[in-house]
Amino acid sequence: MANSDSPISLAVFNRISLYERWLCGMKTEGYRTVSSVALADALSLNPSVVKKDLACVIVNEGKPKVGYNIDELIEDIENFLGYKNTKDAVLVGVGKLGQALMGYQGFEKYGLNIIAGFDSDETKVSQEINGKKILPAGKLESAVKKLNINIAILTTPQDQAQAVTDILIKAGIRAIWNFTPAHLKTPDDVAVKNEDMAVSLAVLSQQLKGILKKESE
Amino acid sequence: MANSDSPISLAVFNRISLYERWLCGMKTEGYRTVSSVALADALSLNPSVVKKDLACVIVNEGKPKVGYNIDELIEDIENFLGYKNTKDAVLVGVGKLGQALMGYQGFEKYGLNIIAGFDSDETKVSQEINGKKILPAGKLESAVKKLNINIAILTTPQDQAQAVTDILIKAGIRAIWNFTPAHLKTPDDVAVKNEDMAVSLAVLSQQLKGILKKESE
DNA sequence: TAGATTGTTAATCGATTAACAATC
DNA sequence: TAGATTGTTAATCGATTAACAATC
Repeated sequence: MANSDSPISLAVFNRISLYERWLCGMKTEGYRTVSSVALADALSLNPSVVKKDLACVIVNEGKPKVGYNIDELIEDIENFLGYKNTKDAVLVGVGKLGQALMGYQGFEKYGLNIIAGFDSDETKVSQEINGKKILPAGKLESAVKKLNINIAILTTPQDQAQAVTDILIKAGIRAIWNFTPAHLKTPDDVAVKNEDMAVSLAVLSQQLKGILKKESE
Repeated sequence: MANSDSPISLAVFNRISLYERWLCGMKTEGYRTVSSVALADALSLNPSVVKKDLACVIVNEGKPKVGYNIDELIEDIENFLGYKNTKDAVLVGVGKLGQALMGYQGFEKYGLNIIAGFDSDETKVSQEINGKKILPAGKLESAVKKLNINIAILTTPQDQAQAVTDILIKAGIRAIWNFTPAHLKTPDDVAVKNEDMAVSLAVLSQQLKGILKKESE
């Protein structure tokens, strides 16, 4: 029985994302069902953890002897991960990274719709990237308010990150995807996800040196 | 006493990265020492966990009543995280994201030196970004071998990711920083760090909805 | 039917937290 | 000296793993 209400840990969440990927791969290879053992083997996990994780997300239960229906499982997981309900977002700071993210088609699959980019550089304003307009930074606050945007992607230089964050919070933003190295000060009810290149890089080089325990990912 | 040898968990590692950031901030504000309680308060952690984490990295011990010397602590942490020893890397796939990463000055601070980009698009070849050459994809294997490169940054389209990975492995690469959505098949002795936009995005939107447990980060 | 696999409960393991002696 | 803070040991908590009855 899926207890879909209680909050889950990040570890569970990350594993569920892994399952989705692998299941999509299996689907394209023509498989129709999968067992917890097969899933666990493929991703070097314990079958028990797989069964417990799946119990958090499934509406369509698995069948003893048969396993889980791959189509239904992908459906349930993607619903759970929120790929289905589209979310509007603004992007602030249209440098190289900002441009790359605005041009990334893949976000639509995951339900993210960047409605516009904002930049303080006048020469960039009114250009378009991937069919999305670049607007002057001065219009950020009113646009977020008027369109009731919940999510902001932050790709400004580090020294402007906090100032922009303060504007976003005043405008009522609920979640910030932070690609700058700045440590943002935000109220508790604003979610922040730090996309920290430096930390990721450090993780990689420590794995290389064997200082970090082997994790399943 | 720092037992600097035994492998640490990813959770510890991430927290230590957080400390480094916050300590650098405190340093610029003119502080000289810090206590585990102050550090814990600022990052919403338990003082015990801070003390234990720091025990993994410190050479210069803290002083009772005084706390830790900020300069020494930053020094020890950065050594531990590997910011000091420079690592050469190649970048494969010079699209928008690849260009953004090649142009990102910040990597040098963390000891990553991208020596060149590689791309199969002839029109891009021999251009320069941030003083770094773009070379033809055909030269990737020999360059990695000849220069004895350990780290590769993968920013190709998804459908080329595995093919490039196979070449990199053949060339003797030790670590891959994967920015594509592909799930790479690699031998056990090759470290892979997935920089997964889709997962990060999903984490953010679930935090927004309160499905995810609050974590300290 | 017999055996594989599910969902779930109980046992184990590791990480977090609390407590405390040592000490500046 | 007295009190704050360290480093470390013991207690608690949560997550992972193992075991097993239910069942297709």
